[in-house]
Amino acid sequence: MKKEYRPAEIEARHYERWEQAGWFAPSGRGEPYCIVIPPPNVTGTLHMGHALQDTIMDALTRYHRMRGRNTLWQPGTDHAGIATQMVVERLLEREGTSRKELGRERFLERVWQWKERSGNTIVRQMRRLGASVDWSRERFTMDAELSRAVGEVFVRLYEEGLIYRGKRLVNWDPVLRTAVSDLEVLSTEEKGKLWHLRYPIEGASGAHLVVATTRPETMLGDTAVAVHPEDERYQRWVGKHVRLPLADRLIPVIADEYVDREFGTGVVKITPAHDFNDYEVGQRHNLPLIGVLDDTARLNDAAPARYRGLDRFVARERVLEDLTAAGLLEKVEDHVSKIPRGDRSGVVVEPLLTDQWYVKTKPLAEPAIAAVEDGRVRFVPDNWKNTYFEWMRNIQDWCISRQLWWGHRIPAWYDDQGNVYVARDEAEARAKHGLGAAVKLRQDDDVLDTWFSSALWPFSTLGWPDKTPALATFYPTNVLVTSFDIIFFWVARMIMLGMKFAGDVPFREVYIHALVRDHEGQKMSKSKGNILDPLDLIDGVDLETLLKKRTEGLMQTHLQAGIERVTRKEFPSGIEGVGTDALRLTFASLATTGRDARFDLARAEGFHRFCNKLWNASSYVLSQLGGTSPGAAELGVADRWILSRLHVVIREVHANYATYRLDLVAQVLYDFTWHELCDWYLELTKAVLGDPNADDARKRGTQQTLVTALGALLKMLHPLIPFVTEELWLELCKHTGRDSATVMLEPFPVESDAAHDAEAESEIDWLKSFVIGIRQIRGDSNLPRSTALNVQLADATATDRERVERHRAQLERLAGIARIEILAPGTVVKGAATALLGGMRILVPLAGLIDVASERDRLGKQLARTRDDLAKSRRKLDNQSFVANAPADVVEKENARVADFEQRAAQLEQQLARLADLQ
RNA sequence: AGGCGCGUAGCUCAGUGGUAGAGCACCACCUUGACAUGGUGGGGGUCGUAGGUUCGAAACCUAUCGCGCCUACCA
Repeated sequence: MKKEYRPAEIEARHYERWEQAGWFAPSGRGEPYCIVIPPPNVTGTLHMGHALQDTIMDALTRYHRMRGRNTLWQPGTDHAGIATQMVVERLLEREGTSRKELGRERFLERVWQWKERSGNTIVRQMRRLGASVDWSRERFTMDAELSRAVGEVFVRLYEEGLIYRGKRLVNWDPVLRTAVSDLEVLSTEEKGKLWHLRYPIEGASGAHLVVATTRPETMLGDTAVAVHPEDERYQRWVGKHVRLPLADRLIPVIADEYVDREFGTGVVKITPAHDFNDYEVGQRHNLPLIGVLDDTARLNDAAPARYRGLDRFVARERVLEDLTAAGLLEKVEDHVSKIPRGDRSGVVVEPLLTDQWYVKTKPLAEPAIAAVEDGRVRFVPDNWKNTYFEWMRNIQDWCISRQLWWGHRIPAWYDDQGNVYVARDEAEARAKHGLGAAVKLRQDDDVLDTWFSSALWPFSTLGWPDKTPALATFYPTNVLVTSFDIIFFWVARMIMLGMKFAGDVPFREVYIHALVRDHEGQKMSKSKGNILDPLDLIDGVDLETLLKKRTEGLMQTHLQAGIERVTRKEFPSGIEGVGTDALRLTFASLATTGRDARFDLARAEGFHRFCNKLWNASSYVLSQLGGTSPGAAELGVADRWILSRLHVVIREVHANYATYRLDLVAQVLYDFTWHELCDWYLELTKAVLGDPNADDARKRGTQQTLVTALGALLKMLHPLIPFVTEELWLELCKHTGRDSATVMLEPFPVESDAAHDAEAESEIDWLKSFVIGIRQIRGDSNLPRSTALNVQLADATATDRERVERHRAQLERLAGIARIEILAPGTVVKGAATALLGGMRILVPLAGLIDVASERDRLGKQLARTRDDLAKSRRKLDNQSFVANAPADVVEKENARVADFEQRAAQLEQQLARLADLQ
């Protein structure tokens, strides 16, 4: 194997082989395990959120696959109606043409073309991440089969009365010119004005009512003014009329509880056609609706001629000018209000009265709520179910029609009389309703909300409505891995429609992971200029390219300089690539229970070093496997120790997977690899394997253990860092003659693979303490490693002596000891640096090596600390209620600590005294 | 207006009733044959604050401050 760890070389090598071999497909054996991918937009490129999510799903998939389950990670992409249509429209704009110019059919051809050409970016990028999805089952929401499922669900819901068409106020995006659902409207607090307008009261010359409004232009559509029924200020006007300025219409003064007496003037203008609340009021009072805006939010013909054709904001200015001129603008106040904006276009959304299709959600929500209540679907972390309940228990009907071209066209046809026929296709519509060829039918122009098809994803991808083997095997799926921002958009709707149509919940668990933010906790966004591309973290990127990426195509060009400055400061020489494996390990360590995950490049660099460490450790193991002849093997204490530690690690890894704590999986394996295997075990093997006089059986025992431990470790690490582990595994197999084509199909270690061995653990703990004691003396006294020390042991027990004999070579090697001498009982050593190990004192005679003053200082600090601890423990034990109430084992432990501290303190005092003697 | 989350070392984060931890950064020493992408030792935290429960609280409860998010119709 290569001497240096080079992730780029390794990572290029394995993915294609895995995919070609068909190893990502379900094995067909074992208990099924299935994850469906949250389908990324075909328009998309991989961002940090995908990378985190894909890492989690891939780790789970690989883990369960290695545990022998029949594992499917179902991939695919989403047609993303609005997003995709916008991308292609922008493209056409650059070509000097437009959607309207091309016409529906040719436009759709262009979208498909674009999808075929550019829609593969994200799936290519997923391969770079190592995602072990079954590509042979890749689906797209607009595939014929999935579209069939969409039609089927629509028709069945319609036939049950759960889909209906109606004219109501909807959220209308005047730039995209489509209806959007409540969820697609984001309300943001924005500074604005509150205008106080005078409406003259009819028949009471000079008197007027003053209404307060944030949207003066809508006054042209007012059909009433309202006051609170118990508001004494205005009671006498109720039932009278005011003359609506500019429009010059008489409108009634009505009384309605909706009005808040405290706000503004306590008089509200009512515009039923342009406000959700006013619409309700209008319904209650039988008010007419006067819509004054068209679908681009320009004033229409219902408005006075002077305003027709004006954009709503231009009209606002003119209305205000005209009111001012007429002396009807009483005052203007600053006011902060919530402005609804479309999540795609960013423009202010208008309530507009239009015909739309709706799903009646209450009947679907009830069983979906029950499924989470009784645990058929479990949220992880559990508290997310509260968010889910909150929304589901107040759910509103879902507007599913969109005035777009890209998407699933609504399967409804109209005849010339405006009768509507819903069916799977036109032929069925004719057949069902006995419509002859003479009857002309026209299909509804609208398409469905993208989330409608996404809601079917867990069963449509598996073949529904057909009863396919895949559906029978993998539905319900095991876990949905997603982020909390789409619990309403997607998770809730999948549960509703999955239960309705596939006969069961779509997944047993919903694992909600955090949102990836930058290291300051800021959301990553283009305009903040803090975007990181996962592939740049893998491959590295120079500063110029990074700057270009962050500033190119920026909408707000004034931000450019700031973004450049910050980027230069944070990455003065670009980003050094860390490789896929290190990036994955970083994401795994971000899979905590929190909702924010701050991405810190320093952590990724740390994990890159970890991969390097693993590489070099493996290189050492491989280099040690020769030089013995076949024969029986005998395990030494160190061998038994590392196997015992391995046993604990295996148990913890499984436990942490069970609770989706991939951060802890990563941590446990990191610590074991670095701080047990590398820091101690590999070092301990050197004394055996490097000793020409060592017994061959012992050497074989150590070699065997090296292979066992490294093998198990590579398997356990594989779900997190698939590339480097595969590389190392194949090398290991080459050296050991093992016949294995890949680590990804090896059985995941189970607890019984390694044996717990308390005796070995205690003995190696002793050895470590011995070595660390000497190292501390060496470190605190600044003794170079080249100075070998003579060590004397006082008060050694029989066990201590036995252990010293057994590990003499190890101790000398690890602590840099020249000679170990065991002192006869009662021997007094005058000046020596001291370390304590149980009752034994490890003495390093000073003999000019060590400065007496600094040694006294060192021991003094230790003594002070020990006395502190001792005092604390004694106080505890002096407390009668502690002794009476604490569990026996805790009290017992405390007693042992006191004894230990007392002994230490006495030893330290004695040593200090002897140091004093020396001077 | 409700609901939720977070606050632990300089930074990024684990730790959920029993001796405060990791990575990175910092200081000192060390090129020892897996690894200087390394090794060894060290410094650094009254766990946001105040009460309470408990023999014992970073953890549980209450209040409070700070930051963030999500729902909701105040014109």
